[in-house]
Amino acid sequence: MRGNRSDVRAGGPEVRGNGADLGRPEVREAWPARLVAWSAMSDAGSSPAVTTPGGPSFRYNARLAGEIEARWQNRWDVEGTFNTPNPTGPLSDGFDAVAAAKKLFVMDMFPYPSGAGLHVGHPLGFIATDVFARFKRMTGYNVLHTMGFDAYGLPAEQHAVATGQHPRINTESNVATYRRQLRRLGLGHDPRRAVSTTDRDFLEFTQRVFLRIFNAWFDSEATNPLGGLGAARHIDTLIASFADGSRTTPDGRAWSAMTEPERRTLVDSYRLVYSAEVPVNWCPGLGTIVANEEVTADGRSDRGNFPVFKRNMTQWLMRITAYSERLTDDLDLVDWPEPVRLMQRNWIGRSFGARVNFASAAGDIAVFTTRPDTLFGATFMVLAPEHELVIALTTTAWPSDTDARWTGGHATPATAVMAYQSAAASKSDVDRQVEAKTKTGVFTGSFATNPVNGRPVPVFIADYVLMGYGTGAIMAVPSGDQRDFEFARQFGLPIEATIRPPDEWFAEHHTPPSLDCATWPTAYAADGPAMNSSNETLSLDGMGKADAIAAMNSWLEQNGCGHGTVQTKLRDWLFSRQRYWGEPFPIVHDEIGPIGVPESMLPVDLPDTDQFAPRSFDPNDAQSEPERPLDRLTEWKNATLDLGDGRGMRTYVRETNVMPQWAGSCTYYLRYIDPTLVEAITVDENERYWMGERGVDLYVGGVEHAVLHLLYSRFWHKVLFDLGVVGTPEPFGRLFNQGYIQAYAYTDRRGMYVEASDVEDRNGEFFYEGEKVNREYGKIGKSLKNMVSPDDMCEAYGADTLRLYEMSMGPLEQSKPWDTRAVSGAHRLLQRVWRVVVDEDSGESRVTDETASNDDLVALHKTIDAVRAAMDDLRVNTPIARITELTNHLTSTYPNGSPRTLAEPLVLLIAPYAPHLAEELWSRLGHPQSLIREPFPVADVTYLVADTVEIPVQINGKVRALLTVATGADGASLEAAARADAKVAAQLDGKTIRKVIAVPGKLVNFLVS
RNA sequence: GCGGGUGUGGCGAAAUUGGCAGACGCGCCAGGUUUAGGUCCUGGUGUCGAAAGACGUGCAGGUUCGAUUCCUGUCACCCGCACCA
Repeated sequence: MRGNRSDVRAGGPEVRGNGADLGRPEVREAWPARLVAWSAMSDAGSSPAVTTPGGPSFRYNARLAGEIEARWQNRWDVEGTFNTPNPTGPLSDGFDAVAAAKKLFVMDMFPYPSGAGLHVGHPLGFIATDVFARFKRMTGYNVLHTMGFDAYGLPAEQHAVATGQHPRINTESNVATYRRQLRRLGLGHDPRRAVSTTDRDFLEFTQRVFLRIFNAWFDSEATNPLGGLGAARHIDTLIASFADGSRTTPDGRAWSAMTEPERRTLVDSYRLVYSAEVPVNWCPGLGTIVANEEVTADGRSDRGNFPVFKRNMTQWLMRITAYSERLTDDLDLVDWPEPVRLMQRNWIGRSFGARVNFASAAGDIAVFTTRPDTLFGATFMVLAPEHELVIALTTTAWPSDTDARWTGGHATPATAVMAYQSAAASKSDVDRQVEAKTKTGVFTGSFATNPVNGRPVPVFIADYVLMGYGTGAIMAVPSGDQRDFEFARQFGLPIEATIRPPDEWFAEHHTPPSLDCATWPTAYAADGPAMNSSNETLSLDGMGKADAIAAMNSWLEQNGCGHGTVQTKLRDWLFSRQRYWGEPFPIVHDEIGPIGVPESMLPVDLPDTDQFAPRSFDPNDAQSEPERPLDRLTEWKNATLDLGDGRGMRTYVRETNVMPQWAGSCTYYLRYIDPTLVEAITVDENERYWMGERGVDLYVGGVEHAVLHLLYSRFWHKVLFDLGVVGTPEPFGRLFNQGYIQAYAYTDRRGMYVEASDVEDRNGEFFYEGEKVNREYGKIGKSLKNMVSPDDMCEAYGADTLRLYEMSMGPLEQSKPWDTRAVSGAHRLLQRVWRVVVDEDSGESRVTDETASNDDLVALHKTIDAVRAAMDDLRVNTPIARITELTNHLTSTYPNGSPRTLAEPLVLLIAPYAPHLAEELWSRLGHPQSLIREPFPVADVTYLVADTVEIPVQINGKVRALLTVATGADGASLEAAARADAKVAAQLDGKTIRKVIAVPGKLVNFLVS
């Protein structure tokens, strides 16, 4: 059933095709309303507990945990416990109290709120950041930690298409579910900052950042704030430089001599956001084009797994390539996992080489090569089938004596080229990959001139040359490049050596050394002395690779036919999507071209409609054309506006592409800082405070975003940095990739998944309804029927148990299997901690005023020391083992109640992991206020160094005895003590001692024979 | 093919600079509490062996008095990129 329009956007602003909708609405949603809603949603209440309520009345079980957790979550909300003050602005209440503290900005990669809700794998990182944040709060930091929602995107739209319900409704209900589930975990987030990218204020923020980028250009001469060359500048600085003549126009005419359309077109071509006809990935199955990053290795769409076709289309792009150097270099500034930095470096793919021009009848053909030193060996050229010069190079008839292999069986080059081009265009990347083993191509009929030796070289087109990299054309050096080698062999082209391979190379290939490449098994791509590489003014002969490249580059430059250059794999970011559920571009078009909407007229709302479905096509229909849903809304699309540029009310056509889902996540950390801000991106005082010197202090998320979100985000941040909006060169100072939690899944004889929770384990064999089933290991989710939701775990054990279990599973960065059975171990620990403080029968406190023994204090302070040491490195698992040991020590030493001086630190130690339980115990210990900012225990070093130490005594490296000695004992006294030991003496009796190694504090080792 | 990572009990895993391998938990075994099951509590649990002891951190070497840790080679699995000139 489909609701009427007012149902669809209940309470939302009216949207009409006139100027009014661009203005600021009168009333904005106030955040406290959200808070009220949160409190109302608190907990489902009575839930079946797995840990049965049969025991003593005050035993810590699921029921009691549920009560405690609901009570403290409500209290935290009511008291605004996690409200973090900003230095200034509406959220600055209480800042004075923390002004002297250090700041800490902790973030999780915010989730996409999917319809399935959370499973137990999702919150692993969220819990870890919460544990870390809580620990840091207790050590005196002013901690900013919250959680937003990345809520635009394809799945919501696809769900909407499937159900006919507007994506906003679906999205809002998913967000509500996520909020409820996250709240139930006791995450200490500032609820006032818990934004969604689909919020109207957030949309305005995203569009404002977009406009700043749109209204900027990259001045490669400008000095950026780090002192390097190249920076984004406001587009007006470009116009000014044209106007005053300090920058010449491409055709040399004076700015004043150009017409308005010419000026606009010229300026637009410089913007960091521009439209151009480019090869794109067209995905008919999704009905949209997708970014390179969204195409899988086998040439399919990341989402939906549909074939993707290369097409030339006019699209919006962001000039991320302008930043490729800084995006590479500045990876040195951040504390990130090395694999992620490496992946980014490889993705950007900078390589050093030369650009070389080959003259042809159709003009110069530019190529990029990393091996200009092999230019003398270039015996043919290959262009990508889509290369712009192909048509001009294609002759009407084959030159006489054209090799039959070069024609593809066609009568003329024109038909051969056309046939090859259309075949290439209809091939998806999948096909291209499958056929990659054999080289294909056709001759254009033209020759170009090798600039170093003046020899004519035939020009081919072939799909092994990619339009998207370099210039889309290569010089082929078959002796030095395996792909060119294979092509040359296949087409009977000459192969000439310009590098002398070492004899070992021939030996490895079982080939006699020879400089006749006809005998070579493969190309030789490594270093070696150059040969056959000289002309009248240049000789590389005898040089090594590095010298030869340098010599060639300067020769090319002197002779005006090339120069050394840097090439990247990274391409400009394809920024437009032909969909509905995304941020509209704040752009309108007049008869000349695009115009950015003034910031004062933001946001440009997504128009309400029930016609939101994009048109998708037969997934294999490469010839289909994308249709933009917004294009159909002619009333919205044709808008009469006064843009405030002095031209008054005019009719414009709105841009009908929407932004990709990555847009909302690019700068959301700035939104966390100032969630109420509407006129600006940031307020300096707040941004400088929270971002500090190095940006976000800790950013935790999965490694799947290593090159997508994290690269885009760095790019936007750098533009804002150049423009002075933010004060750090990098957004995320420290990145941590948490592992995934996976789970077992079970299939029956037919290979169908069966409900994992109903499978019985009988000594390593698995049975479902009496039948043996097969165990697999994979992602948690509905499709493998192994879904475990955090709600289930909260009901069975309580949130504190779930938190503790997830943190104890192993190192945070490691992937590990979920094991519901093992959760009870965490629950038992919490029960023991509870019993340290509370009598299970009476519910009364059982702590005593007894004095703790020296042994107790040693145990306590060692635990404190270990917990503190591990926490900064996010080694969240080992502190739990230490806390368990301490708890076991207390329960066995004091079965009837522990001394308060031990119980209180224990409660504080476990507080970051099990905050509800800890709050409850803390209050039962007589403290009226929350322990959230209670100082974390500090280890007293006097208890860390014991008076005596137990050391092993080895004989020939085997431990034979243990010795208790004074801590400071030197080597000689260690040896003496060891010899005095009866067991050792017996072992040594009758043997010759050749050597004694005595390491103070470590061991004694007797070497005997 | 190129680049990166990981291999330790039945399972998840510990082990500051090389110095008692297996902390802590799950599971399992035994006992206690309980009307019973479950819960909860106590003890045991790397392998072989009755024991003494021997063996043991993917495999093969090396350095060292001593190696999970350092070096060389190798195997397996996982991840990223992939006709990038």
